[in-house]
Amino acid sequence: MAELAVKYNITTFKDGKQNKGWKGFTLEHLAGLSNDNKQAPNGLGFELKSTAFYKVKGIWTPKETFAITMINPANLVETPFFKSHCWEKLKALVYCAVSWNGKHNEKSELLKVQSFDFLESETLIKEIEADYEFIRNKCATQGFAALTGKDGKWIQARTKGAGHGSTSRAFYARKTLIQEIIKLEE
DNA sequence: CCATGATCATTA
DNA sequence: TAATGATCATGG
Repeated sequence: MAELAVKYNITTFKDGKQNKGWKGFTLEHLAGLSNDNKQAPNGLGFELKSTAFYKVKGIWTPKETFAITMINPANLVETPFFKSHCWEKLKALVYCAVSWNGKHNEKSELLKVQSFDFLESETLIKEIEADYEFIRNKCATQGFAALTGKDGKWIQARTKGAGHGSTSRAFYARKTLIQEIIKLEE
C-alpha cells in the first residue's frame, strides 16, 4: 500500500504526523477515482471505504468505526432516511478491510474487499433506518448539540470537526455494523 | 475555510 | 478491549 501511495503522489507521513486519509485516497486512486470532497458517492454510483482491522484471539476485529457522511442539522430534520446522504452512501458501499500494525503503519495490506448489498438484509435496513430516525428526532426535539456517539444501535452521530474549535458531526457505522457488512475469518 | 478521508487519545 | 470524542492532512 505504501508503494502505491508514493506512486500516486499521496503523502502518508509528514513532519512527524500521519495523513489519516492516505489509505482512503490510495484506494480511490486504485479504483480510478479522484479524491474530491463532495458530499455524494465519489464513484459513479458507489462509495469506497476502508477501515483497519486487528486480531483479537486470532479473529479479525474492526479497530475503528467508520465515518459515513457529514450531518447537516437542517438537512437532517427535513430528510427521511431513504433520501439522505447516509443511505445514498450505504446502499452503494464498497468496503475495504486493511490490516493494522500500529501507529504510522505504512505496511498495511488489503485483507478483503466487500461490496454491500443492503437489499439482501431487509431487517438490518429497518434497524438502521430506526437509528437514523431516532437521531433525526432527537436533533429536532433536543437540538443538534444533544446528539452523542451513544445514540443508535448500528449508526451513531459522533463529533467530526476539523478540530480547532469548530465541531460538527457525522454519521458513523459502529463495529457491529461493520461486522455485518464484511465477514473476516482469521 | 470547510468537507472528507480515517485514525488518535482518553477513559472506563 | 471497547466506546466516545477530538484531531490532522488534503484539495477545492
